[in-house]
Amino acid sequence: MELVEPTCVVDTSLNLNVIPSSSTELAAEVLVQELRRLSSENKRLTKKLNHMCENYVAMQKHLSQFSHVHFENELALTPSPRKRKVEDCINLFGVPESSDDTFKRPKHNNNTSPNKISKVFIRTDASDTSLYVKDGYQWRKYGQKVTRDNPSPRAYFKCSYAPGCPVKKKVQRSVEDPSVLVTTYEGEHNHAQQEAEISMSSRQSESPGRSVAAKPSVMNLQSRVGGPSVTVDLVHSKLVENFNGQSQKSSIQQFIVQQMATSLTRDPNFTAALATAISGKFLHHTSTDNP
DNA sequence: CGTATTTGACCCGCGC
DNA sequence: GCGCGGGTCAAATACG
Repeated sequence: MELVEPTCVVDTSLNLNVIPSSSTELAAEVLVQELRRLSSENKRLTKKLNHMCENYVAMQKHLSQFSHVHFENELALTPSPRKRKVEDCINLFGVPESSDDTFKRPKHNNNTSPNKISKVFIRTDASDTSLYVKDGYQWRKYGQKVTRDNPSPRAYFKCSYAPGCPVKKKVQRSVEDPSVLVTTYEGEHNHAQQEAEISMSSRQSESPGRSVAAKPSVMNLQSRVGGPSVTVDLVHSKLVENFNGQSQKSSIQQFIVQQMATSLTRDPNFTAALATAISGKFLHHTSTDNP
């Protein structure tokens, strides 16, 4: 599937510096030409955006179909009705579809934050038995348990960066593929991501005896755009596996950029701000030319 | 000595 | 009401 045209170079700049200050007629003519050029660029962009949207919808459809088949198989392998209930709460994007109160036990319920649950599949070295996943946050392990339907233990972590951060995560190897770590995140961080993966690695190299984290190919596919948040949450097992190649990683980056661009262009506030900025520059330019 | 991890015990929801 | 099983606690332990 084609995600992006690599040779897609679009000049969206408004060249206001070409306006000669000597002749207003010439200036008007140049402006008209410039506006025509922008208009045609706008049409091209609209076309490309439509194309991208079509690709996105098609991809989502594929994922949806695959997800359906995947969970059908998983449910067949997990006879526990309790487990089934949990899995039913997680759709293909790892976001709860319905009220997730059934998942979270109300034991220490702090109803301060909604329990956003997302599931991330991470491929690691199968020989590596560690359940540590570097995802840019600092976690404190508070428990480990062997569950009934999976011979590999499940590790429980709490976010230890911010004292009041309610986020927890569970890490367990997939019963089908032991090289895949299944990480389930609960809740949302009430702080910024504390460190990038690179700095995380260097930090751990300072204390080599502790927390020897696995080096998985973490696919953090959740991105947000300020204002009305736009989430691109594409986490899914096979998708992550398929994106493990280097060239495919760049495809993800391109795709995320596309998503952000689409979200921005769809946002009326953004377009309004852009128009204001352009007109502001224009007015500023003409005012400096004609004092 | 301080901090993080381990691990057995306990709690509690859910199904029967 | 009872037992199962997942989730959490906290004392013990390990490590720098």
